[in-house]
Amino acid sequence: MARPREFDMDLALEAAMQLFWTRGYEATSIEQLLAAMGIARGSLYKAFADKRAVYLAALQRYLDGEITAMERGLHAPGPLPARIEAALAGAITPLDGGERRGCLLCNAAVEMAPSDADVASLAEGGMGRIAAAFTAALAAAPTGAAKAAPGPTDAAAAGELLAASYMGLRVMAKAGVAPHRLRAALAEALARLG
Amino acid sequence: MARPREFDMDLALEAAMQLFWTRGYEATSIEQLLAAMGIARGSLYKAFADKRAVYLAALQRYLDGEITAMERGLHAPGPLPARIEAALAGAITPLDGGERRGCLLCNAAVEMAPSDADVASLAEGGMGRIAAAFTAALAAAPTGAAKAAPGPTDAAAAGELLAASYMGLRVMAKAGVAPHRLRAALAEALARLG
DNA sequence: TTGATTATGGACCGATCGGTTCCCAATCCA
DNA sequence: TGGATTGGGAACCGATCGGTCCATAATCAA
Repeated sequence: MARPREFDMDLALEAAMQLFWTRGYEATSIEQLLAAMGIARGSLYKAFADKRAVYLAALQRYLDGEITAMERGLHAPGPLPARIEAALAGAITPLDGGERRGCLLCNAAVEMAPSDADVASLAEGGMGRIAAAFTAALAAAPTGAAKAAPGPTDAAAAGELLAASYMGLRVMAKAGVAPHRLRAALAEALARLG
Repeated sequence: MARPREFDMDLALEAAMQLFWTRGYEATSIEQLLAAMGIARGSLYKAFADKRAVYLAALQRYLDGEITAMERGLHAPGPLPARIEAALAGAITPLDGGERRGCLLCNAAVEMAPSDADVASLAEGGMGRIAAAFTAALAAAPTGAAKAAPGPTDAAAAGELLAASYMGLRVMAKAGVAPHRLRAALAEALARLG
């Protein structure tokens, strides 16, 4: 270790993540990446092998941040329906701010997963974490209404379905589906819980 | 009209659609497009304004084909649960063939909608059609179990939720989520219908 | 203070990008 | 048959792509 890095890697990676999040992988150029990260070409290629490596690191950061936060919300104390509602609402409330970049995890799955095994692995893992978080919340619920239901409803399957609903809401939101329709779908998902 | 077009526009557009479907917009080059469509540069730019116009036409073709087929399946005679199951299964059975290109509508929503108003408009319309098809099928069901349900479950909201589940399944499938988990989510969605 | 090591920033690279131009071939109408 | 019109194909365009190189600056250990 001789000369220390001048820029804040954490800040730079955060900026890169935000940019990939809004613009996607292919549509983001190195030039834009450098401007957003506030560093020069040489520095970037000293720190990362290539553009793809920056993307991978950004995606990992997303999982560490956003997904972890979602897990925490789902595992927090309080009534189960409220926690599930809050988690699903996370898919559509960003719209209130006018942003429409969706969810970096979904974006990565759609744009990159089929052609990049590493991205696919991260995406699959992220989706698994979301489903598992829903499942754990459902299974830990004291008043398990699902257990009293007629069908062979198990928490794992319900967790997967909630995860799918979450992803679907995010994609629909990105397509520009009217917020009141998204809210209706969210309410319906909650109504079908018990 | 002087010299007639030599290539079959329908066939060429089909090829373009398949290519955009598998590779996305940005990752598809004009060169690849020409090779797939079997035409030369000049011919393409005589028939379309630019790459984006080809994409728009391909997306429109997808809506005319795939979405229409889905609507037909949903409106066909037969027991309602079976029709819903078949529609949702359309999101995950393509995996059996090893393909992982997802759904062009979802892909367009994720990759293009935020930055292209025309794509957003088409995508929003396509999602609306899917939700409406689910809603219509539910509303037309003779034995409306939903009407007997305790909650304020209305067909429109249920249709939106099914549409979201469908999109979510497609995205999860593209991310590489294990088929048995997707099937569990599908079964759960059906179990929650009645 | 010196030498080894690493970060920085910009000049530079070939490749490829989407798109244009132009000439010739083919067809229609008169 | 001949002029007008359109499609076909390839050469060509500037711009931009992701990535490399290199001279310089900054820091470390000795």
